[in-house]
Amino acid sequence: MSIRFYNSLSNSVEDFQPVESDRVRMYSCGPTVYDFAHIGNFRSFLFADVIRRTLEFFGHDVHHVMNITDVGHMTDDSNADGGGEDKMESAAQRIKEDKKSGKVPEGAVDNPDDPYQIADYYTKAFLEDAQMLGLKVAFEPENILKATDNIDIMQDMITELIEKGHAYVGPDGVVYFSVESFDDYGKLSGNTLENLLSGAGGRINETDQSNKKHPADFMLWKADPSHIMKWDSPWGTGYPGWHIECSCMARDRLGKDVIDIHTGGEDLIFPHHECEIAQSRGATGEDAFARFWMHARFLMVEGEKMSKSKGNFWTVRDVLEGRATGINVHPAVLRLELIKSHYRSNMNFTKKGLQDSANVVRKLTEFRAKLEAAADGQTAEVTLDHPILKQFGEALADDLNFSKAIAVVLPWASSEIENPAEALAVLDKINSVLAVAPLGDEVETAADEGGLDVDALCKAMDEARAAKDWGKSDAIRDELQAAGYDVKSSPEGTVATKRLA
RNA sequence: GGGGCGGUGGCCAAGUGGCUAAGGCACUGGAUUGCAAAUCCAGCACGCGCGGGUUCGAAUCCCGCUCGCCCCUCCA
Repeated sequence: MSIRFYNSLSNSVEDFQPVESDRVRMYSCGPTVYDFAHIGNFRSFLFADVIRRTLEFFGHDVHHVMNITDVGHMTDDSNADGGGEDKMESAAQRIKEDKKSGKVPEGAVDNPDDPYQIADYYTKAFLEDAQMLGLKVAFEPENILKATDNIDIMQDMITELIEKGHAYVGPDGVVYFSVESFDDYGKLSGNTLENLLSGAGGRINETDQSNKKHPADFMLWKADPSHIMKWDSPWGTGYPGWHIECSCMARDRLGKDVIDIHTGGEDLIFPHHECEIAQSRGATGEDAFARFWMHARFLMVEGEKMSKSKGNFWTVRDVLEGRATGINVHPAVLRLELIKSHYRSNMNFTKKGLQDSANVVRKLTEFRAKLEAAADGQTAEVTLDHPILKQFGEALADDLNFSKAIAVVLPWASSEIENPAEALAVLDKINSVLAVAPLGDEVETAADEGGLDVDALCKAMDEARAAKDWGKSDAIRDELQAAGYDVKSSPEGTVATKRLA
C-alpha cells in the first residue's frame, strides 16, 4: 500500500517514498522554551508524532528529531518605539514574579537572571508534558536537540554560506542571507521576491533595510555583546539568527543533506521554513532540503482564536489540571482530542469535544480490559492483512485520515469478538499509533487524592442497595459523583470510575 | 493589496463524477432500573456556503462571489 501525504511544497497529495528505503529521516520544529507549551503547540508536535507512528505502523524505521529553541530571540523589533524585548529576558521577569507568588516551586530556578536556568526549567516542563501526551521523541534524549548546544555547527554553515556567495556581512556587521542568490526563494510559501515586494505595503522599516542588499534578506548572525545569551564568532560576540538552527541540526543529526519529512505549524511556512530551505540548499547545493514539508493548521478554542486577551489561552497544564474546563483531564484524552481531527483543517478545541474523546478513551480501555480477561494471557500474531488493520491502515495512509481510522476502530470495539488473543494483538497495533489505551495506572487506582476510599464506598452502596436503603445508596453515589466519578450499579455490583474529562 | 488552506446535519466528521449522501456524539420517545448510569429498540437532516458553467449525470471538475483560518512582522 502506498502512503500518501500532502506536501506543502507542491500543494498536493503525493506518494511517500523515503530517500533511503530502510530509514526515514524526519525533523520537527519544536518549542521555544520561554514559557509553558500550549495546546496549539502540542497539536503541531502530536501531529509530528502521529506521522512518525504511522510510518512505523507500516514498518518503516524512523529517525525523528525535534529541536528546542533556547536561544533568546527578540519579541518584536518592528514597533514604532523601536523597543523589542528579548524573550528570555521577559521570561526572567515573569519567573521572578512567579517565584514571589509561589507558582514556581522552591529550588526550580535558583537564579532567574541566568537564561540557561530559565531555558532548563521550561525545557523540563515541555518534556514532562510531551511524555504525558505520548510524544515518542520526548523519551529519546539523543533526539531532542538544543540550539545552544549547536552554535558551532551554525557558525560552520554560516561560513559555508558566505564562501558560496549566499551570505554577506552588512555595513552594520550583521551576517545576512542573500535571498537573491537563491533562485527558488518563495517556492514553498508562494512569497516570491516579486510577490513580497508587491504586497509589502508600508511594512518595511527603512532604517532596518538600509544594511541589506534586499529587503527580504534575513539575519544569520548578529554581533551584540549586550545580548543576554551570546557566543564568540568570526563576526563578533553575539547570537545566531532564528532560522539557522534547524538547517544545521537537521543535517548534522540526521546525517543527510536531503531529509524525508520536515514538520511544523502552518505559521512556520513563511518565513521560517522558506529561509531554512534557502540556507540548507545554499549550503549543500542539493535540489531539496526536505522531500516532504508538512504543516498542521492552527486550533481554535470554542470557535475563537486562542489568545491571551480573550482568556481562552490554555497551556497543556491548564487543561490537564482542570483550569480550562473545570474538570481534570486525563492526558490520553487530551492527546486523542488533539490528534483526532484532520491536521489540515482548523480544529476546534471544545469542552464537548474533550468529553467525546473521553468516551472514546474509556471505551477503548474497557474493550482492552475485556479482551485481556477473555484472552487469559494468550497472545497472537497478526499482520497488516487483518481486516481491521487493513482498513485502519488505509485510512492512515490516506494523508493521515484519523477520523476515518477511528471510525473503523469504534464499531469493531463494540462488536462480538471471536478470537480475543488475536483482537488484543490488533488493538496493540492500533494503539501503537493512537497511544490512548491502555491508560497509565494512576487513573484506575482506588485511592483518590481527596482520600476517598472508592472501593469501600462502592461496597457500602451495594450493602445499602441490598437492604433497600435507597436514601443511603443515593447519598453515597452523590458523594462519588461530586468527587468526579462515574458510578454504575449492576447485578454484579457497583463500580466507580474516575471521569477522564 | 499579495501568497495559501478550508466551508457536508446541533457538534465532530466519511464520502472527491453515477444505486434513494452519511458514521459517531448530542437530543427526543420506549424497554430495562428503586432512581440513575450502562445497554437495547425507535425517532431526528427535502440537502453538501452562494451563484453560474462543463456533463447523460456534480457535494465531488471549472469560473465568480462569500465566509472562516494562516502567512506576508515574533508566533505551532
